[in-house]
Amino acid sequence: MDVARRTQGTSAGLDRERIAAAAVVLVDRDGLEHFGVRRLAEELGVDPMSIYHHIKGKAALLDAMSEAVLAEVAAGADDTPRGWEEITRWTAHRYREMAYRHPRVFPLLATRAQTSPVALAALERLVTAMREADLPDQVVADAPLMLFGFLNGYLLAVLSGGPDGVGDMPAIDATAYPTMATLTPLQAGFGSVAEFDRMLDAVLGGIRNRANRQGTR
Amino acid sequence: MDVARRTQGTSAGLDRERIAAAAVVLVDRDGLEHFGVRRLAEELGVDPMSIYHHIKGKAALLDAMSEAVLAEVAAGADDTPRGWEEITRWTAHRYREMAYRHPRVFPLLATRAQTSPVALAALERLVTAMREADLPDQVVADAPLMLFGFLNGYLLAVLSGGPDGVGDMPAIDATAYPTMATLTPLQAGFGSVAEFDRMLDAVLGGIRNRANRQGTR
DNA sequence: ACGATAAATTCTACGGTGTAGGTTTGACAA
DNA sequence: TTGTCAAACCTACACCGTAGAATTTATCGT
Repeated sequence: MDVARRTQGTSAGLDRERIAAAAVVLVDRDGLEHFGVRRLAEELGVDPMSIYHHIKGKAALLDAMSEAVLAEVAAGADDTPRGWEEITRWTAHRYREMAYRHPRVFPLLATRAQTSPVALAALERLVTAMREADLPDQVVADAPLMLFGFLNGYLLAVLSGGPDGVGDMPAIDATAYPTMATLTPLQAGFGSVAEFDRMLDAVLGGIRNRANRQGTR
Repeated sequence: MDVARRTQGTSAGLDRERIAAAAVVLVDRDGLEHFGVRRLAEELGVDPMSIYHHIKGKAALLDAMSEAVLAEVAAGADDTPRGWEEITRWTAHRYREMAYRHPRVFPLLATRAQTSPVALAALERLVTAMREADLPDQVVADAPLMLFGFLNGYLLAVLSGGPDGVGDMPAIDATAYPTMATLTPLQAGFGSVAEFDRMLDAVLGGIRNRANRQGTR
């Protein structure tokens, strides 16, 4: 009758990192809506309340997960490029790949304000590169919100279909929306890298133009 | 002892619309995390399970709320402009105002795929206007995802601070992130219309440029 | 070697949730 | 009058987040 259970007092080797990592695995597998402290505790072979000694509550747990996946973006970054546009492209692509790796965790990133050191460090790298390229200050100041605004919204839309990875573009009624129906062939690569690059180019172009129009600083 | 309660069988005048509207009011007041079928039922003076006769489950309830607030965007649209850029600007601003009116409902819009007739009709208007202006098909096909990608991500970021309306930009550690600290004065109007217009201009500029570069159709 | 202290884990319990399944009521057509 | 049906209610269940206390072990000054 006695199920195998840990004795009190002994360490179970829990810490913020291990817990967050396990939570990410679990959400990747079962989805955010089935995620809960109890399920996570079972996965860790531990009592639910043990988690609360390392993380204050469910909200903090979600923050820890965000931080964990966000850390993947800059992990092992030895090939970081130099120019502001290259850095931005590189960051955007790494960010996208992370989102595709954790499509069910990603909504957390887009929904919750990111103020962790990992997030801020990435932004700092970005804006210093832009500043060194003598982009006007206002353009630089706007860039992070604009870039990650687009990235979050776009990736959210592209990933919010199937349970894993990209969902198909929802089929459209050709008689009710004729113009949109005409365009569907051109949206074939919904969620593809090509599509992503096209839109990223447009956003970067928008930034570049504003910079040129306003002169240098 | 007997609290005032409805007798079974009599109509309570419930329907999808009334329920959704009440739900929006309730979320606007108390926030998404305190929202629940029971609270909603109490607000409506009705048994929780009554709601399920009109709406299949909580997920469908959230969809109904999204639809309700989305409908506000095009409501009473007698001043809709003509050119594609004007239509796009107009739509973006109306969308923004809706988001500020319902900051706690808005995350639903950004998170859940929008396939309701209201959403599709708005997109149809947008793409037909672009097509009539002879923008290249690929550009037109990309525009909705790009525009609403940006709008959703940006508004999500700007609204995810305080419980109502715009939250302040989180303060930054000047010694750890010197460049970002330098720029904070320029981010004073965080969430302002001016800021929104700057970024919207950049996105539209990106689209316009792609169109010019690729010629007409 | 020993007792005090602190830390990590577990146990118990409470109020809340979404919703499946069954029951009651009234309206209306035949 | 009777039969049918939709709308609303009632009951019950499994699950959730977490407050608070109990329990065990490790650590450290003496």
